[in-house]
Amino acid sequence: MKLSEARQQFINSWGAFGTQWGINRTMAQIHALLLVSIDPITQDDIMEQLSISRGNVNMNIRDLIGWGLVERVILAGERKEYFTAEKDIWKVATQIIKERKKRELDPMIKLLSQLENIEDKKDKETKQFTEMIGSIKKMGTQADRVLDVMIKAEENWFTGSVLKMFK
Amino acid sequence: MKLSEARQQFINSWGAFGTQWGINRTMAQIHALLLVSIDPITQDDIMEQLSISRGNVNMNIRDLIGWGLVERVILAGERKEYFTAEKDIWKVATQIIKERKKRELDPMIKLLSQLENIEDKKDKETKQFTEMIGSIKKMGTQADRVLDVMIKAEENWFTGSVLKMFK
DNA sequence: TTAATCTTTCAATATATTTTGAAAGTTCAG
DNA sequence: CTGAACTTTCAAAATATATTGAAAGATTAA
Repeated sequence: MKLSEARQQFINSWGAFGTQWGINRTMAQIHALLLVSIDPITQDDIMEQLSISRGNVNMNIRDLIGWGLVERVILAGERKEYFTAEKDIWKVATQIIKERKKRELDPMIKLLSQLENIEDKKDKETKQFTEMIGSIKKMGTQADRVLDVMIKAEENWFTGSVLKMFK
Repeated sequence: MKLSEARQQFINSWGAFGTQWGINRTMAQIHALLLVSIDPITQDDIMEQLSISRGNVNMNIRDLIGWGLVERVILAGERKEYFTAEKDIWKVATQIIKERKKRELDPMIKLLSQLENIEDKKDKETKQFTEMIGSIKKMGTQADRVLDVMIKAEENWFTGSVLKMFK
């Protein structure tokens, strides 16, 4: 396989993979392109390489910056803005976990807490409902804690010694 | 808050939550409804409670069965099929992890392995590309292993003692 | 075997999401 | 200032995804 071919396949597949996880295909493709671009690139580079419009690049780049995965870079003596992605894949994963936790897990736990406050707790059906909500909430808070620790542990996450502890 | 209100809010929110994770809103809602329905229910019950068509219920139920989260139940002396969801939330989580791993992580690792086979490995750009692919693949395989262990460990996943080992 | 009951399928339709591109906004060199 | 270079916005268009419902298929009681 040739490099150009492999690059293209990586970008396409990363996009397809992203959609399965609720991530906009183009956003994932831009991220992939930036991951395999050693030097910073411009909006025009991205437009050209992915055959997408200026507006599309602009919006998705903004989102990626919001996710903390991409940075604006100003090159001395250049008028245009350049962009570059965090290349340390462990930091990338940590950042994604951190953001999804904040945007999705935390609000879900908050909601579940509200749903536990139901009138007439002695009622059998109410009790069963509250138990289900409680167990989902417990799972959520436990996951929340584990993820917090993972975020702090950074690159040491998945090393052998940690892995053994699960067994 | 009243039980009926809380139930409805749970179902709606679970649907919204699902879409963020690449899961069809209706499928997530049906799952939520089944989670809070102690006894098995029929297609007609689901149609009525969620105000959706027969075909929609049928397809999404089939998917949920494919995910191993819902089961068909035949009640003695009844013509209709009933459905029920796994209620142990830890088993639910395990099952979802298992399926997503199989459907998404495993194929991604396979793809990355293919992308590592590039001609002219001495070329500087090729080397940088291969390094990036390699590090993503490594992250994937490590995650794969951890998830395998988690799946086996079942309910003991997140207990305090395991958590400490991360620190 | 029949026909009533229940389930599945899938083309058409509806809905939701993404993308475009031109206009408006911003920045800055001269 | 001015206007060229660049960035951002957002309504309209395109695309992708989900839903409907009627017809076909399957099952079973009588």
